[in-house]
Amino acid sequence: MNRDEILKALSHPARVEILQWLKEPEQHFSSDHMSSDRGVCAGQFERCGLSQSTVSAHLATLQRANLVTARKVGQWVYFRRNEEVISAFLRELSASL
Amino acid sequence: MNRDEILKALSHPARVEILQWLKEPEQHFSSDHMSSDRGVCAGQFERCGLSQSTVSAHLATLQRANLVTARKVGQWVYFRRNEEVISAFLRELSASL
DNA sequence: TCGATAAATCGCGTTACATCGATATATGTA
DNA sequence: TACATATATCGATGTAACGCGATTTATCGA
Repeated sequence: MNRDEILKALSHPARVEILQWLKEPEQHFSSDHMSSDRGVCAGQFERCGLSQSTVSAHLATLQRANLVTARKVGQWVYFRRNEEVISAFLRELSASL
Repeated sequence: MNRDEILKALSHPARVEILQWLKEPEQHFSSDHMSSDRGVCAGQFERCGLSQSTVSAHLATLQRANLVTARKVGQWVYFRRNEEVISAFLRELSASL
């Protein structure tokens, strides 16, 4: 858990929005493009209004910060929140800030 | 309390460090340059290793995000944490992220 | 094998951020 | 009034982030 890298990852609203969508996938995505065990597939996040390549870069940033994990299934890549890291980060921030 | 602006303000380690120093001023500063009611005066934060003008810019960023308040006393400017905003932000983040 | 789809990567222009030294402004002091 | 100190602002510069379209890579299905 790298606090500084996570804070940088959270400094863009689109990335925060993606994490929030991933918190309740059933609420935001149709079952065609997500399943509660696999996660949500990458293309779905283009609904934030950004291009495919830009969204892919944001997802890579979230992944580098370990806020999400990716799993390739066939031609799709499914993303899930990394709840352990997220809650460790929130604990650390609440304690130290 | 503007979540996105606060997250951007926290995306630089020096600014986080300043907030942490301000959490326990007695621990980090001599009483000559701080008092628990007035706060800590600006020049003290140059101990992070950055120049006077850079530190001033970081303090301005923290102020814009309402994470700190500034009070001019004579030729000095004293900075204090804005605990209300900070705790509201932490609550919001823990709930929404 | 060939065309379609998903996603990552590349190349590029643009904008924002970080940093510094120099200067300006305000205040305190001799 | 003149000088010293504290801070903010300015101007310049380098670097990182953002965003896009185009391309590449991988996988699927016909």
